Amino acid sequence: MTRTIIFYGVALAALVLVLKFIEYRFIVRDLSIEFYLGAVALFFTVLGVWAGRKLTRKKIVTVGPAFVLNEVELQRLGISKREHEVLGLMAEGLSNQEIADHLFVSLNTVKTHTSNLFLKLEVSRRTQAVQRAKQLRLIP
Amino acid sequence: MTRTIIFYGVALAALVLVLKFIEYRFIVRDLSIEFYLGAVALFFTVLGVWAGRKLTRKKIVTVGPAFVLNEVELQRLGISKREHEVLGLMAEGLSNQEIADHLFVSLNTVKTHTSNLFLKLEVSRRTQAVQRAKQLRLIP
DNA sequence: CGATAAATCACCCGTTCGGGTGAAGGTTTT
DNA sequence: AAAACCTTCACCCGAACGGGTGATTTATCG
Repeated sequence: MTRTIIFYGVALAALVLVLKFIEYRFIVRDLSIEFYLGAVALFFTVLGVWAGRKLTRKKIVTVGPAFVLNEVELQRLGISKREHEVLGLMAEGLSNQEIADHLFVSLNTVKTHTSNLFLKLEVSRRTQAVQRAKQLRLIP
Repeated sequence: MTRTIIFYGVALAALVLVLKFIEYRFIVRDLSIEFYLGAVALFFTVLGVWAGRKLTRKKIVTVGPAFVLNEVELQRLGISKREHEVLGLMAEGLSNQEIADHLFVSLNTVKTHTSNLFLKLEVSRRTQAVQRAKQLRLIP
């Protein structure tokens, strides 16, 4: 962004120089003021479009992939820390057994957590749970 | 977009009119050509930024959340049309039985499709398949 | 300190999933 | 026409999943 601004400034300065240059030489007398203005208008329109795109693109990019956990929703649904952890691993495509190994707990424990999650998320399948969790921004 | 262009044209015409108006009146003689050009440059820069944003926002919006199917990858993995369809429904969190009902085929058929999908996507669970498909932009 | 919530584990039961094989009918390509 | 591919369906079996109940041990909060 800084570079864009700098470039824009340089372009402006260059234009002023060019104008000054041609103004005190030969061309200026032969051309009408309208032509002059038209050229400047066109140039700055293009420059404006370009600058505008440069300046707004990055905003959009960072707004896109950024993930902020929706703790409000998390609390509203009464999802505990551990359950949220299980939810995350579930979203990675891990099986209950794999989640159990990951968390150093038994398969039954994971099953309990998943069951509770399904209740709280009001779904009946893990794929739906993942889908819903993403939609509620409980997971990236 | 069309409206933007029209508005832009109108703005241009209006500016020309204003210029013409002030040119043949009182102000023009008192102001330097540089001031004139500066004002025009500023105006058209702003106009350019605005127009650029208007014209590109839709593109960006559609480029961001909009989904373009990665047909190259789809073909590379040899995923058929029907399989891709099943993949989509799978990503919605539907069970095999539900997919079968959706497509008016038997559960076994769906199972065959999912099995082939798992082979082609090199995964072993449907959650992983969905994850991978999203990452490869085979589904939204 | 007692109540409450969280985390842990277990068992049962029925359903769903995944993996493998086979096969029939249709379309496309060669 | 033959080969290749897609789609469809079937059956089997073991693993994973979902649903329910019950119990113990830690926090944590009032």
